[in-house]
Amino acid sequence: MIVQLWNSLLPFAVPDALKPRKSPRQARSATTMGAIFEATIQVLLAEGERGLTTTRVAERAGVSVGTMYQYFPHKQALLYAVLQSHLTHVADKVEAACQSGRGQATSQLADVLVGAFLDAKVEKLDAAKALYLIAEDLDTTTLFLAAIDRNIRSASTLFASAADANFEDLEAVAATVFSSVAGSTRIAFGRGASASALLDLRRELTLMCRSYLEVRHRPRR
Amino acid sequence: MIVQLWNSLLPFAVPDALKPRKSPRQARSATTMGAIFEATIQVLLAEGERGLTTTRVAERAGVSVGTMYQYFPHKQALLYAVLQSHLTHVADKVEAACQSGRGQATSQLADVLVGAFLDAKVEKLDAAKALYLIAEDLDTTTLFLAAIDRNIRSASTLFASAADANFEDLEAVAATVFSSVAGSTRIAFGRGASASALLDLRRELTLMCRSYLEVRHRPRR
DNA sequence: ACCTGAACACCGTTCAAGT
DNA sequence: ACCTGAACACCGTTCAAGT
Repeated sequence: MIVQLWNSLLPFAVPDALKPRKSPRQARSATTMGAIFEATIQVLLAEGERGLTTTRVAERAGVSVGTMYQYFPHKQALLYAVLQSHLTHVADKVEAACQSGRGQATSQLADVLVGAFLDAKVEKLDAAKALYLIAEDLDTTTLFLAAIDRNIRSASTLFASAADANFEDLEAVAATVFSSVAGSTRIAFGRGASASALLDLRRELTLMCRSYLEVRHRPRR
Repeated sequence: MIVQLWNSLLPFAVPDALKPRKSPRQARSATTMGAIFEATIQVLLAEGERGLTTTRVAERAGVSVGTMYQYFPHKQALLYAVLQSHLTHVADKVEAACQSGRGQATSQLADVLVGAFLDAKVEKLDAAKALYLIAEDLDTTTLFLAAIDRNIRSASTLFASAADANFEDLEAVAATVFSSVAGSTRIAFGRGASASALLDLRRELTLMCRSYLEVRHRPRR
């Protein structure tokens, strides 16, 4: 049944190389694993990704490095498991919300979806913040954000110049549009960014941004 | 004037620790730096982030490790500079498009913006693909994508059940919505994800998704 | 049977020696 | 003046020895 508990963290296909070395068979093992998970999050928040060494995690969890390597074949597998646990939590909440929201009017669908996703993130905010450090190097993130900010400023100027409308909260509108564009592009690159995928992306993003801008603008008198 | 060339890659504020150690003063230096940039991209594409070692980049660029360290104080600064060069290229194109698109009708704004951004990415596709490897670990990305796919499936089911409409291309609509939601959330976490920022995000994302769903659906007869 | 931690391989970074 | 690459520190990972 503790094996059960572990398996509930594994709803996605896990590459063999990243599988945990053994499932916990004794209650003590499960406790140890919990301690390792918690230690990983705490070390990440305190020291950043670069300070996340196997020795430090083991020390904070109160076990030896060797013991950690009995559960996880390498550091990557540990990070993978911790990240997976969080993503699964969020996906569970989204799934549940989508099920209980069935049959609602189209105008309500966005609320159901966006709400469930963000609620789940906020509910485990510590984990969410720590885990984003796994994927995003801090220096690199700074650079990305600076680039996005610059793009948002470009977009603001463009929106301010619209022939037929003005926007109430220009910065916010530009930020929303550009975050979506840049964010989903990044995901598309995660998928390999084939030429046709990029074309699809462009068509749908354009539609989405256009409809949003039309809702958000005030026609000029 | 070659200093000029280098500075054109630096439109963002660069943390001191990440500054290149010296600007190239001789033509040969600029060539060497170009070779290092190109070598970095090629090694990244061929070996992945984990295979990107200073020795390998130096070897491929035809210089010694020591020489590389004359230009960049550490590996991170090299990655930073290469990434910056690409992001600057994209932001330049977006800025130009936003300027030349001034005064157009609101319905055209999304095309200008999305088009310029994606065109710039495609124009330097090799660099774009290589550089996303800097920020995104491949194993981790797989996990994120699996989670997003699961969320997209949840959303598809929800959308299919809408009381008042049906959707032509359910999967694509769900994918667009969820990529935007997950992508811009990730960016928000990059900014620190304060409580109020998350509230703003939710409000605007909801609006954006709702307007998109309304454009994309066919009312039931 | 399970845990420990010194030992090993490898990578980022330096700096004495070479030209 | 500038380049080289052996040498050093440190981290991930292993495995002989201990309980």
